[in-house]
Amino acid sequence: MSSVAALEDAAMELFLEQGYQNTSIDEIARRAGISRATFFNYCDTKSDVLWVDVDRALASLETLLGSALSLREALHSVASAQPRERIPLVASQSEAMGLGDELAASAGVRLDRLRLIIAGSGVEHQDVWLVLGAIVGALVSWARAPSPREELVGLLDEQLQRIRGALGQHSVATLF
Amino acid sequence: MSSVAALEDAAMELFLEQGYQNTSIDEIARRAGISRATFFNYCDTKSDVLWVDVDRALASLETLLGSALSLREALHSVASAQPRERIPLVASQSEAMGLGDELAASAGVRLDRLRLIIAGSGVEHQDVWLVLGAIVGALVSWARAPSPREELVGLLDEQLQRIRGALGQHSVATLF
DNA sequence: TGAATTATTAGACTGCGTACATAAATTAGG
DNA sequence: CCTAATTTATGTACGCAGTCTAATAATTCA
Repeated sequence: MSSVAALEDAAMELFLEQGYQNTSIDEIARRAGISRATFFNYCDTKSDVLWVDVDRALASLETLLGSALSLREALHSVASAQPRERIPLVASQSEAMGLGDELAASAGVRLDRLRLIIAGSGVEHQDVWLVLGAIVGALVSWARAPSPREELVGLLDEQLQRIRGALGQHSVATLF
Repeated sequence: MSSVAALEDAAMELFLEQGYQNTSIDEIARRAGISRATFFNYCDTKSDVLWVDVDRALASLETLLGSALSLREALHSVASAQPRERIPLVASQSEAMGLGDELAASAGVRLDRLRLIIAGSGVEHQDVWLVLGAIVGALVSWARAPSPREELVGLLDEQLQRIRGALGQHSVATLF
């Protein structure tokens, strides 16, 4: 098992047992069998351990868009790679971890990263926040849905179709 | 001058002079003529000092919605109260302060607060992120526009009109 | 004026995140 | 197989954010 996965498991266990605030990086590292210093070789901050999967997906998106794919194609590719049955625990167990404002704060970093991705993909300036809202809305409703979930790709398309009429032609060209 | 305004001024000066990361709460408090301990009587966190005006507006929104106004009325009221010529410095000077991820993180907290407001105002579940995107898009484009700005209310109405067709009837009822 | 309430302050403490130096482990080449 | 180079893991010290508690000043009010 890769060390970052071991960190995720150890952290999630502790967060669910004791809460996020009451769990120190020391404890996470100890349970994962590494030192505190090594923790920071895998995660820059304590909250990063919640978002490993999401950050990986965002990195994929950036890579795909860097190789001249359209936003639609890149989204489709990354969305298809997400398993329907196992979603990031931050999406399903966030209340149980007692995250408080750390959830919204660390989510904000990922939201901004996605915003930059959208803005750099050909979506028009005045459409970026709308597209962001549609995509995140789809992601959230997908993550919150009970298993068995439908395919994420379908939900994404559905949400984006709803705002198609509100978008400029360049935006439509990259998204449809 | 209220002490929180003095804190804002002192903090903004220092952030612009030295950057956000290189400015300690001690320095902010000292320049504002208070002690570090007192700083925390006015702001819970260092980044809160960036968002005093925004948090005040959000609190107004919550108050107005608590007194049975529709979301449209509450938004209109709060938006009309924002001066066109003076916007929160976090919106216009964020790059110069070297905020880094702290901007997205602290913005995420406010975004989530606004999301909760929208969700509690009668907007349908599946429309919340879309409405949030439209509203934030309007706010951002308003804040980024050069002076003299048009009225925020107009921009808000304009952005919301664009997604009207995508919303359910309950959402439309609270927003139009 | 004196009491009660509130605002301010000092100081100690936990823990995050950084910096830097050191040591172990892995890989590569001869 | 051994050594050198590189990567990965670790120890330690530090600055600073945010919390807590207790004590002091300032303000309000009877």
